[in-house]
Amino acid sequence: MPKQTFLNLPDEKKEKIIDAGLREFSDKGYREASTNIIVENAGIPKGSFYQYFNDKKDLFLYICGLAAEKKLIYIQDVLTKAEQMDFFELFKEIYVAGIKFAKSNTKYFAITNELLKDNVLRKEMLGDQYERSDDFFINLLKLGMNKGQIRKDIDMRFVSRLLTESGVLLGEYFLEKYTMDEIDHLEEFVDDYLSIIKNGIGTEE
Amino acid sequence: MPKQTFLNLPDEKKEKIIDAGLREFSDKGYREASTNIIVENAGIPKGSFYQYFNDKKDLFLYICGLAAEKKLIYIQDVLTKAEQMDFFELFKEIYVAGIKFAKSNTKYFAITNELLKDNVLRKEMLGDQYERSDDFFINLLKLGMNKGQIRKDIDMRFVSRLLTESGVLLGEYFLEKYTMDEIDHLEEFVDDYLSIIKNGIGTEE
DNA sequence: GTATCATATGACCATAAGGTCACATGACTA
DNA sequence: TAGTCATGTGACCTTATGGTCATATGATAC
Repeated sequence: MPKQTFLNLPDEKKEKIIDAGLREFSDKGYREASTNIIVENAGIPKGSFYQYFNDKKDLFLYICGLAAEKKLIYIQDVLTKAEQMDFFELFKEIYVAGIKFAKSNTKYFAITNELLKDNVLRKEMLGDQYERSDDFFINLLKLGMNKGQIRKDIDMRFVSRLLTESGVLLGEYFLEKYTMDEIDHLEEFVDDYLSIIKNGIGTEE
Repeated sequence: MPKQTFLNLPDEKKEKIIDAGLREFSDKGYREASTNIIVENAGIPKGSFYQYFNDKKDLFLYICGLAAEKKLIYIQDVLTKAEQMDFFELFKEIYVAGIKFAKSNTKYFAITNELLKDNVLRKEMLGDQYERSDDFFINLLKLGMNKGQIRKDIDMRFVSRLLTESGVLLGEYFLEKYTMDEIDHLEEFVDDYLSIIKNGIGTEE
């Protein structure tokens, strides 16, 4: 948690610091990121940084929190419809929202990805909350099972991780492939992906 | 490439150095790994290290090469049967072999995983060969399509990455779940996974 | 015996890291 | 005006990094 000193700062200054951190962390990853460079880009003295945050990790987690907040905005109204929606429709909207988030917030996306991929880092950062991110998909899967749209013989924990990681992959792949274009292809892109998740890559026999 | 000086070393000394590198790299990852600790654990002077290798990266890539060699041993005779085998049987054997490799060579597994997951590191290490790892699954997929076992409307590049990453996930998950047990559950574990890949998680409608 | 050679060695280098701390500043109180 | 107190500040700290280099060693050749 940032110290009160930071929270009292004028918004503009706060933002400069957040931006500097965001840039450095998304560029180099947490470990390689340099607090010296962050304070330089933020235009504040080193001492001030430690008036605002306990340490490097403190800033990183704060920014991760902002990322989560931002992402939530994209998917929250999808989630409110979760109960009554067709399961794969729901999935689709979540992924679409996720990719839109990634496209509009590439730096936040990069940071959350690092946290998602690096098990050691995640353990260091989140401690006991380590596994929590699984819950999201597990709950969705249960919902889908109740609706009879999801096979009941799957290992939910495993599938949940698979969906998480493949979602990240989907985001990366879309960003690579459609850098220039608009989001015209997004829907069909996600449809293709979901067809694989839903039906597999095998032919009907 | 290690220098000739290294290759001339007695096997025992070579192995001490490799082991020390393996331990450090798998423990902390490439960036956090310390050459000082490596030379200490290897029991050689710092200067000697640089008689043997150009730099830290040189040793890392050398060890990655060893990992590839070791893994190849596990899957090579599966591959020779690739042409005539049922596609999903082939897949199964590859994953089984991969997990056996992971279980018997956890440190090598950790190192190759880092390389697989960290896009920035991979680019730094492999340069132009960057994308090459995709080829493996793409070729398999083509084979499967020719046999009529794989849908022809999938994005092969994407599915190839999905298979790569989910394979890693599979390895990690198995290592976590069945630490104590023997490999009794391995076959059914892989079967469950393949059933998802083949048929998806959706119910038949 | 001496010249040549690859190899061995560890003190040493520049650089940078994350973090601290004594002091400066400036707004508010009395 | 003097005192108080949160905040600002940058020189400085320790520790570690990856990497170098002058010198030592010891085997071989003449």
